[in-house]
Amino acid sequence: MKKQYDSKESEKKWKNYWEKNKIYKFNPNSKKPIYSIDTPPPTVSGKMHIGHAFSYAQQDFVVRYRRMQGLNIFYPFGTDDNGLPTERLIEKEKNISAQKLGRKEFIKICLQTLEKELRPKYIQDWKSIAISCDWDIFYTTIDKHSQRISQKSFLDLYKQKREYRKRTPFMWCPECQTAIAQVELEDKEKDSQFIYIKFQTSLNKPITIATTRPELMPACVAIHVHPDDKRYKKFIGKKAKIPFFNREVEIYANKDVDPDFGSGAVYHCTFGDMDDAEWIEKLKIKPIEVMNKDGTFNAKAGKYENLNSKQARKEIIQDLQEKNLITKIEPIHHVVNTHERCGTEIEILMTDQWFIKYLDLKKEFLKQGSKLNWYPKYMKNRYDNWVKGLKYDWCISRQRFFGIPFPVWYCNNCNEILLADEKQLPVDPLIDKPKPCPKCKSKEFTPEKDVLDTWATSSLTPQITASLFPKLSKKLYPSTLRPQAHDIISFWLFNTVAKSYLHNKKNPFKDVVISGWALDPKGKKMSKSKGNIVEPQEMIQQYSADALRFWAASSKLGEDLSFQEKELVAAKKLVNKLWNASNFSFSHLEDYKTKPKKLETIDLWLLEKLNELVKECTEAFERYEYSKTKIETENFFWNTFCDYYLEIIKDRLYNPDKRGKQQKLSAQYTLHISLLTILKLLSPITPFITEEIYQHYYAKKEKCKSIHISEWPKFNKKTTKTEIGDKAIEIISKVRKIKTQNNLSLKTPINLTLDKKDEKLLKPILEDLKAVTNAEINFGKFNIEIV
RNA sequence: GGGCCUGUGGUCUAGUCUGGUUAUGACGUUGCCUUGACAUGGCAGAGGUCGAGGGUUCAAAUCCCUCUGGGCCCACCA
Repeated sequence: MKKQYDSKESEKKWKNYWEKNKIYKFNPNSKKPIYSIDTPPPTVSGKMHIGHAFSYAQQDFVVRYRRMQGLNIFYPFGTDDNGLPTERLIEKEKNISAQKLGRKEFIKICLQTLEKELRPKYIQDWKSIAISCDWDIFYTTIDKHSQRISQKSFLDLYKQKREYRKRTPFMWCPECQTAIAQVELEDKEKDSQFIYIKFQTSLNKPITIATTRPELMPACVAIHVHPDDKRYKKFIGKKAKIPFFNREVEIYANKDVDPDFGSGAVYHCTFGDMDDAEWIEKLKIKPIEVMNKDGTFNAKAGKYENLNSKQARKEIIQDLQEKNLITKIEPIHHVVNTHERCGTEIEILMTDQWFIKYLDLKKEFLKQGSKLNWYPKYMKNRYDNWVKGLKYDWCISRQRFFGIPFPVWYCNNCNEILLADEKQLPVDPLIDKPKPCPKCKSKEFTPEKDVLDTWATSSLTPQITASLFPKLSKKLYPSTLRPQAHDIISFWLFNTVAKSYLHNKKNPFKDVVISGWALDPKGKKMSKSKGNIVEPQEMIQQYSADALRFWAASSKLGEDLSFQEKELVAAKKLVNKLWNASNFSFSHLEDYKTKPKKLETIDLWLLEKLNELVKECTEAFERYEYSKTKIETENFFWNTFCDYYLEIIKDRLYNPDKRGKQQKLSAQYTLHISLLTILKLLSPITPFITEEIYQHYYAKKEKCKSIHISEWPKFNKKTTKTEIGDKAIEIISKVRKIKTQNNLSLKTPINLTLDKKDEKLLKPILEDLKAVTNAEINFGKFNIEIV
């Protein structure tokens, strides 16, 4: 072994070795029980960020443990690279506009850029932190296979009458120019103005409304007041005149109105929010649609045509002020709904969209959620919370280019919805053709241009991966494990459970392991704008991938972890310590062959401690609590093993003539076993250094190609308490203290008097004690005398 | 407004579910030790009202209640 461990060289070497020797290969023919992982497909975004490194490392810990338990691991890898996020990334990277380029050309560029530039580079980052996927089982959410599964899902749900297309007011992002779903909303606090506006009425008395969106005046269709509001009772049923627009609207009684908010009178526009849409439907009012898809106003807005909301608001306030129609302007701090991808305030537009009907299934979804094994348990609350708060059916159509197309055409003659044949999939309705209309036999049709919401596909990952092995699909689906971070419980987890229920009436996975977030050193969220981003690639350069993983292992399951560079420093030191301790051990194990007839007392004690450690680590891993394994093993290795045990056995190892050959053999045996065990316990967390050391010595002995497919240490369920080692440590510690207090080297010889009452207990380890403390030992009253 | 998590020496943290001798470890800090794996080391020291208050108990960091700081998710009045 080299004197120094070179992590860069070593990590590269073993990464290649694992790939070449297919260490992580899934074996479809094996009879071993399968452990399958529904790996999160990361959204292709240029570079892996520290949050990825954090959560993928954590799932890899538990997978590596299961692999060593002898399970047949099905650990695929996918990338999520269709839909809005990818479009936005490629528009930015290539400095192009999807709208300007047109669909065909844009899709071509997306596919090419993904294939040749983004994806291959991106995946390397995951390989560099030793994610032990079977990289041969690879999918992307835009590939033909995923398209087929996703379109098949659409057809199935349509046939179940779970999908419908409807022209309806729905949430719309004017920046991305597409409809979005409830889950894509993000709250943003904003300072704005609350404008009080006077409306003339048929009562010849004015009524004052309050609004944050005066620019929607041209779309005002009604005014609402509470039926019991004394101020306004008289107005009910009367008409109000809209300033600038020669129109009158009715004043309605509406129990939804809060008399204490604003002026107590609401002006009702098309559409300020989703409630406006509800009122319109309820009262059968004719909407006035004033907004274009890009968020600007159309001709119905009169002089405000072509302006966007912000510009129109400024102008209309000015105009109203000139006419003296504004009675008050209040500053207001309120919450607006924005699109989580771009931060743009959403609008409500009347458009044709596809929906999955599922609000009627809330109860069933809650039941499905409670059937999952949640780690940690409390994360289920977030799921329940989300399901209970669902208000709208799932809008799955997006008015974008790069995504999975709907397998749908519309008959030009009779408007019938024409579905693709399942055998035809995947189809692109813009290129492929349907069979003649079954109703009217027409061959004229219009293709659906919209694409599916990216979550409509990524919610099928268990089915996508399981169907790659058709013969095994029943064993692979449901998956054993769904690992993911808590921020996408409402997105990915819920959608997957929902789809799996809709299709198969069962859960898509059994265990759910939720990881937290990587935060900056102060515990704040990392973001580019704050400039507190930590680049995992740089940390790997500086400290090694093992060190980065070691840091990731310090988080308790489900909890956020602030990034601490000192953890990486500590990890690097641990790696170094492992190297040196192994170096020392192997130099004394060259002539080691078999177990001795009898083990020394202190060796028995260490092995018992080791047994306890294995028990604890195994039980912790069974509960997915990798951090406990990390802490316990690190402490045992550094403290018990290195600081005490190695010092105790040195004399036996170096001086067999004096101490006896059997005594040396006992130490060798214990050393052999305990180091191997430590390496194995740590191997899921730091796979590179443990492999490097294993290959130096143990691989041949165990006739195993890699520590990562070697057997996880077994333990005796019965642990027997032996106090002898703890007593030894106590004595050694006292001796060291005296020597240190006297500024002496620990080698300094002493006369040690031990308590008479301990004589019987300590007799078996007397020689070891003598050697490690460099003492002459007597019994009497405890005393340390420097010679 | 609803739900959930969280507050331990200067910093990060174990322990909390299953209450029990001087509260774990790391970083930092102080002093010493160049000892035959390792100075990226070893040994020892200083440093803690376990967020605050109340309760249960022989006994509380741990269980219960109230308050308070931090965080996350959800809802929201135009």
